[in-house]
Amino acid sequence: MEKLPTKSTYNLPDSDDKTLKQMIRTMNLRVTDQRLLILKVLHDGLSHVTAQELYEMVIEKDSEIGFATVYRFLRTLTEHNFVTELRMGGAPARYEITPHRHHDHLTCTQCGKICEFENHEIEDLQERVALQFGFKLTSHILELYGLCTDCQRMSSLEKQ
Amino acid sequence: MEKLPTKSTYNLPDSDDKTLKQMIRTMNLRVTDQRLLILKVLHDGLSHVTAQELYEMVIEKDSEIGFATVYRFLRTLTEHNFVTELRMGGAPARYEITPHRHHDHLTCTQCGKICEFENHEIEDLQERVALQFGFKLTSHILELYGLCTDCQRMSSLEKQ
DNA sequence: AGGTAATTGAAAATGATTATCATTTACCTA
DNA sequence: TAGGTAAATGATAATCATTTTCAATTACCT
Repeated sequence: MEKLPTKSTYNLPDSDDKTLKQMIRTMNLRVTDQRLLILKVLHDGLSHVTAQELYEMVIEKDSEIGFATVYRFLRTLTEHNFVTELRMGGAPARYEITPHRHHDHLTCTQCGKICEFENHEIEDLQERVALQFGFKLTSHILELYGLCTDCQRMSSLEKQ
Repeated sequence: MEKLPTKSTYNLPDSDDKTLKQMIRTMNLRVTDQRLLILKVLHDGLSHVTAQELYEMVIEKDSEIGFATVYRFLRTLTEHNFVTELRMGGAPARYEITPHRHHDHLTCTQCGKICEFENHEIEDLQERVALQFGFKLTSHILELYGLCTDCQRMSSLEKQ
């Protein structure tokens, strides 16, 4: 299954230089060309990229940047919750700018298409389950897997 | 955070030799001492083990078994759904014998304690979400993270 | 402008998992 | 029930994502 970065349908924070610099400063980090570029590419390019893919996108704009810098910064961004890390099975992590509204993912196991959704009822039920065990919920992972419309059609054709 | 294997509260399939041999045959595999031992340890030992931990448990009974065999067999078991693989972040995969009843996990991010739960309302809502996107749901990952009662108490003490 | 601690990039290290391959073994058949 | 054969094993090497190291460079505070 080939997984591809997809476009996020959720609103993202602004990506003008001033905002990006602010983001970096908020994390108590120095503003560097590398960090600005990585953020810019993350914002303007497709979402759900792997560190490798992001590195390759960045390289096209400035071939001097090392991948250690990309990995390092992605980790820092994730720790500060500016970026959210998606993990599916043993595959390399995928990243998206943390959108203003929380959402989860529905992935096609055949073609890798990723749909985003939000469902408050599910969120509420999760809180309730945690409470039953005396837990204070801090985060969750909800990933749905299935076959998208197209791939269902294709797999039913194959069988004929 | 130190994650430890925990005891499963859900009913498992029987672990007598005849049943285990049957499981192996069902997968079109040959019955070997190694496979029987791995299954036995998986059944009778603690659940939610990593491949490494399982390997170490197996080694104690038969120091001849190589870890490639353990990894390989775990993968096959997972593919045939006799075993379920849990992934939390980038940590090594953890495995449990697939219990008769489906359940999800609630993990304490401080001490690593794992609680199991099942919630049909959440499952139903997941189906509905998938349907909205035209997907046919095949599986899902739902992992809740938070602080357990004890760790909440501890972290509130620390602050004083 | 200069000092200093943070940042960078190249390369090596790590850690989990998978592949390779020669040797051994399960199990079908005569 | 022995013997042939494909499957399984285990030691080792390979892979792949990610992290660390460290010397050289740079941001930013005086």
